[in-house]
Amino acid sequence: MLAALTFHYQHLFEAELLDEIHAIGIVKTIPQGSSIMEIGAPILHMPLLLEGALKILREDENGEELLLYFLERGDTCAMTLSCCLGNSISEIKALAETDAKLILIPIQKMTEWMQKYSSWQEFILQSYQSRMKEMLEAIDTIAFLKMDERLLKYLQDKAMVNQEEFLTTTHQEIAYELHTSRVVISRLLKKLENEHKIQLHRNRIKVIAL
DNA sequence: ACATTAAGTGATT
DNA sequence: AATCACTTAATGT
Repeated sequence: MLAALTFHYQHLFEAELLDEIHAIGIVKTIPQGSSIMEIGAPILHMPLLLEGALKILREDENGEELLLYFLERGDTCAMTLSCCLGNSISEIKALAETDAKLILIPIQKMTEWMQKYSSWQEFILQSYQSRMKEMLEAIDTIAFLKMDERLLKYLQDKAMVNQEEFLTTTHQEIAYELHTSRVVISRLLKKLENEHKIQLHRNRIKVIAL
């Protein structure tokens, strides 16, 4: 595990900090599809993503989802960052998009390391900035893009984080994540297929327009 | 062969 | 873009 940690983070953190992370962090392997964080759950740890991808979702009172963005290797969660500045309850839901490997760091260490290591402070601030940017992008997508454009972007993002042109999913699942109905997704997918941007199969979509 | 689940489609709002 | 109602296709038992 130290190898993976060093490999992905050595250019960011000084050696002593890596040692501390190694000593304190808990490595966790998450199978695809399982939940990492639920809305309302207290945040006790800060995750550093070593391998795989997570998807971050918002949920309404009826349990209906809306995908915000994907996280990849080297990313951390903005929610955890903001929780240190006050409330410690999660406002979002995180699921493993692929099998993933995380290092969990107790949140007390976050503030401690902020003062101790400049590389940590830098990392936190930069993470915050890039999450904020991603959040704005998500808002733009939802507010300004039509459903067909949103769908294509979704397929491309999903293909990217999975590093796989074949997506194994159903129209119903996509509809759920984009917060629309299955019929709409089926129609738009059909349209994209006619435009030769994708190929449709049962439980499987090939993304051509990467 | 039958049941179940995924996907396609016309019509209506 | 959503919903209904229905059809067709694929897959599991």
